[in-house]
Amino acid sequence: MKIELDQTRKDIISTQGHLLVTGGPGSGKTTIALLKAQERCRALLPGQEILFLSFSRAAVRQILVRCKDILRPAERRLIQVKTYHLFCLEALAAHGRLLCGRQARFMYPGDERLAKSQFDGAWEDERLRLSVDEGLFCFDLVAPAIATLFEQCEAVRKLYAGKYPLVIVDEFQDTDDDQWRIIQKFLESTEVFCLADPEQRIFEYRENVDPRRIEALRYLIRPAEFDLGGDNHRSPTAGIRQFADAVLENRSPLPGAPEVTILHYYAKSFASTVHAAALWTFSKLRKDDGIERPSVAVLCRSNSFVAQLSAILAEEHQFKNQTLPPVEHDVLWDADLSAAAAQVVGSLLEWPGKEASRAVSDTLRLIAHYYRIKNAETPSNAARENARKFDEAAEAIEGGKAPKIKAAKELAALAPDGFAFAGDPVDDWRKARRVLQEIKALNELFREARMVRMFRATDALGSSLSELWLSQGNYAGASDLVKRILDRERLLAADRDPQGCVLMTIHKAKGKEFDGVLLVEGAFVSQFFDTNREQPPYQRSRRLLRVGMTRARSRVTIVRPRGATPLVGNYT
DNA sequence: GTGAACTGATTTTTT
DNA sequence: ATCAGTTCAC
Repeated sequence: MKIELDQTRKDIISTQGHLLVTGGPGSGKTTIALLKAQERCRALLPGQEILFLSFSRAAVRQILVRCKDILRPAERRLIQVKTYHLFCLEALAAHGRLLCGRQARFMYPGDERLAKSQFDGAWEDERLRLSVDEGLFCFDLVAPAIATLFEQCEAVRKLYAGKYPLVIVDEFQDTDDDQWRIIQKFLESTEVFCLADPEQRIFEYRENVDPRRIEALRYLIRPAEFDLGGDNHRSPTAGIRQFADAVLENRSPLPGAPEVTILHYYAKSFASTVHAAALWTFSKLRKDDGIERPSVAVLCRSNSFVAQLSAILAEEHQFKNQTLPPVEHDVLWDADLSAAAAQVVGSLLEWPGKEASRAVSDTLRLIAHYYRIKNAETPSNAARENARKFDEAAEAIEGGKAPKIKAAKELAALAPDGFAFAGDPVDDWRKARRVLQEIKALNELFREARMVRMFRATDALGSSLSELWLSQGNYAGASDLVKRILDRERLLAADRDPQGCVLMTIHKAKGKEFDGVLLVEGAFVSQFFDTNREQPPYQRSRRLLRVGMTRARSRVTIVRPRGATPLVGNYT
């Protein structure tokens, strides 16, 4: 691909030494970084490569797609595009012995949650002990370990600097403290190219992400600095970008942009309005923008609201005398709790074929496990007490005694009759799940378990359950199966190309792009402006909204409650 | 251990 | 508006 370069870009490519390139969404930061890499490729010695670090697997995938457009295969082979996490994981696997005297091993987040839920004591201290004493590193201790290695071992640092004469750092404004420690060491010994958009800082609420990171870089090394500014290669009309920037800067009046539509709903018609807006966005993209199979992201601020939106799109609605059919969609969703609740459903599927008291106690143990996971995520007395009570109930059943708690008694009362499953995994799943609905104390698990459909694992789950049934005539092993499938599906979902309709938080959408974006605001939850924690003009919220809107290549639809805080205005 | 009444939140992540 | 956690009387 031949690209015409302006003077700024020519200067970026010819400038030696550390670089800081800033620019908004779609300004071509990735492109110029790859062109720089291409130029630098020519001077590489045998064995040397260029390292391109980004945050998420989704972002890495986008960069690799761009590589294909811009670089020749021989050049692509010389550029390593990785997440920070993978880079650090590999480095620690290679050099962990230097830190802890043995081959490093890793504990992934799912396993860590499990270990934490079972550990009685200060988990923070325990995981440190595990890394030092046993060479077992929890996921977010990997980057700090590499930072320490780079800081304390000059030889290793030099080896890496020699291997990678150019390191490209994506989304520099959101680097956390550990990543910054690593970058600082690279700055000492190799050439570093930082890409940043200060107005895309959306992670500074995290205590290890410093809002002044870019300042720190300027202060530390005075990099040659270039601003790609408002050039927009993504949206030819640039209307979306202008609208988003007006919201960012709270500039009224908002510029009229044909690509941006705002709808307001009455509380009563929330579901049908969202549903209609999604269908309408698709149809506009097809008809007006000529995109045959458009991708649309439905975005909001909170995970719980994502769950609500998914439930809405999965149902039929009436809108202005029309029947809206369900919208097929995918959901990016961290649902450890849902997975734990789904395991309980799986254990109910296992009842036929198990001895009755064993069946009940296994289910009670998994309910206790659900509450331990819950307590590990957000500690509360209620969750801790529930875990204890359900464990006690399981013990009682195992000892042939009556459990104390009502929920366990109700569950045990179902055992003599058991369930008559027929081998249709979807029906049988519903039937087992209904037990959680009918026992009042387990309603919470029912609601969580209902979310598994959102993984789109129903297909994977359904077919695996079917296999179980066909080979054994029952669902023995279902609860373990549920866990395995849900874990796997979650990882796959993050890697999949966005197709059709995808629901996620705005934070998760960062670094991704879609043909259309539907931004949804709730009346009481998931509000656009955080009026509790922020002062007008709600600058952080505005940055987040801009990130959300600029994920769209062609069209943005915004759905807000009537009477919501205006997108721009004087709030005093 | 249960249920009614009360209180407070209602956001955000990487593999 | 709604839900979840805590507190307290039974």
